[in-house]
Amino acid sequence: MSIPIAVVSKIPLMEGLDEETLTTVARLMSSRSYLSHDFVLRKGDVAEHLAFLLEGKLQVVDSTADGREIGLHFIMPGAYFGELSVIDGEPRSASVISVKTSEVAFLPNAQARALIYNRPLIAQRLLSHFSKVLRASSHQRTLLSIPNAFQRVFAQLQLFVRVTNEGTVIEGLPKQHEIAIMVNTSRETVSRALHTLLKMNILVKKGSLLIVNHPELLKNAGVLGLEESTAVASKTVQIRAEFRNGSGGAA
Amino acid sequence: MSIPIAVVSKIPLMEGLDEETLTTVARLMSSRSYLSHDFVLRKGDVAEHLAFLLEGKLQVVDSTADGREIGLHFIMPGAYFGELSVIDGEPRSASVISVKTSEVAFLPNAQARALIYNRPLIAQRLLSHFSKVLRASSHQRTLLSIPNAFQRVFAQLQLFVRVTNEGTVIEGLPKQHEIAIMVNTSRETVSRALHTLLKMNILVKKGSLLIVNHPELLKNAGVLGLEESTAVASKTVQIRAEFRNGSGGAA
DNA sequence: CAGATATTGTGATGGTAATCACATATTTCA
DNA sequence: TGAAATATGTGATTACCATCACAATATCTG
Repeated sequence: MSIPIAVVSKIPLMEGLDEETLTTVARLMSSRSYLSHDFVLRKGDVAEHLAFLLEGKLQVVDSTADGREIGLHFIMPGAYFGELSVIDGEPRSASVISVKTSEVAFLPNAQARALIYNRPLIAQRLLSHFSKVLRASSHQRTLLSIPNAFQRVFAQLQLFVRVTNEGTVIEGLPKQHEIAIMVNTSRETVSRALHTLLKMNILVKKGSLLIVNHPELLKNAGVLGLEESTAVASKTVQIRAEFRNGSGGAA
Repeated sequence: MSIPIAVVSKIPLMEGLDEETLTTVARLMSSRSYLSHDFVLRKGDVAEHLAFLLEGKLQVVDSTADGREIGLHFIMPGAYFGELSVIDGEPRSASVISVKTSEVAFLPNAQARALIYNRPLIAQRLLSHFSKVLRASSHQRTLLSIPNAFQRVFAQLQLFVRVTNEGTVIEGLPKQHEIAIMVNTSRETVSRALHTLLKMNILVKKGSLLIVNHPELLKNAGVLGLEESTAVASKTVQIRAEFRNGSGGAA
């Protein structure tokens, strides 16, 4: 039991709570660390806690009767999860797996409910949270309707893209298997799709970082496929070639 | 503007509100009717209202860049929708289409927000609502991961089953196209899948009603496919035959 | 009730991607 | 560091089902 107040006060959901409440909450929370592949929550279990990811990365997964895995979404540090059961008292709706070494904090149900129902601020944050999750979920559903498997992979990659001072990049790209189960395809297909992008120079590896050379091409590839966007691609590749040569290239 | 108080007071979300509030709300609401295929909301529009389905049936849909339709879920009378935009102020995340003649009531954003943020009861109901929606959404995601198209149709049909005094039935079965876009398949495949069930006597038509003769078989068909469940099927069909003959049938 | 419109039924065919079966990297950790 | 365990790359084969193209019913509407 009990985790440092400093840690609790850095959890976004708790932001702005008074010292006293933070102290109480910190005292009631416990934390645990998980290795890659460990289960953090199991679908069907009766819920006892609201959970917070302090460090690492998790994937919410479900699995079919025949043992196939399904990826629902990723959980990044600072986020909370397991809130459905806290609200409706039903068993966990999905499992949560650690995909890298992670640290997770737990707040007992009763205390979590007290926070939600007695603090309008927290309730409001939860409502906003649900709105975001539902929008994301509906976007993901749309993504899954793309009939072409490569395009689904491209569209999913799109969601990992961040614009940093290093440029447009993907950092911490999930494992191929983790991507595969998000977009209803096989690990092999993810492999082949990534290679297509690398061969076309739309993506370039730089250590563990993926540089997105052509953000628009990646975006279009997800929506239009490469057949159509290849026309644009070859044009852009040509432009890049010209750029490399100084300007107003040959031909 | 203005709809009857009697109507407002029958909306589940409003249940238990005091007369005065109900009167105010009723005065501020307006209603409209829609024919089959009409758009009730359009994805991307800026939201002005929270909406309530008074009568009829709606389908929440999205559409891909290439114009393909995607079915997200159905809305039945008494339910509300368009709540995401009310909460986060973002444009509508999906479109809503009327799939039969429907009557929809609208409450302006400001008033809807007031209800949500000033009445803990309403906020709480919204949280429960979101929990349900998210569980359903995750279930639907799992359904979509079934590789076999027939099985996806079976699993979707499962969701339409209701146990009434007429027995286990499906009433108001959606159009094949509406089912198809829910489960990422073609209308033709839905047609063929339904016929398989009819030919196997798992489903039987009775006017506009579908009688589910073998609820377990339907359930298993969604999860296991028919290859596996056929064994069970033939056994059960035999049992039924015996039953018809009185008992302890021939052979 | 007739004509129009919407919905459903059904065969044929071709492309896509799952699956299998390994080879090759890459990472982990003893 | 070196062996074991994970992760990724890649060809070949095959089944599934989207698509096309109509036919046949239902359902609406004047």
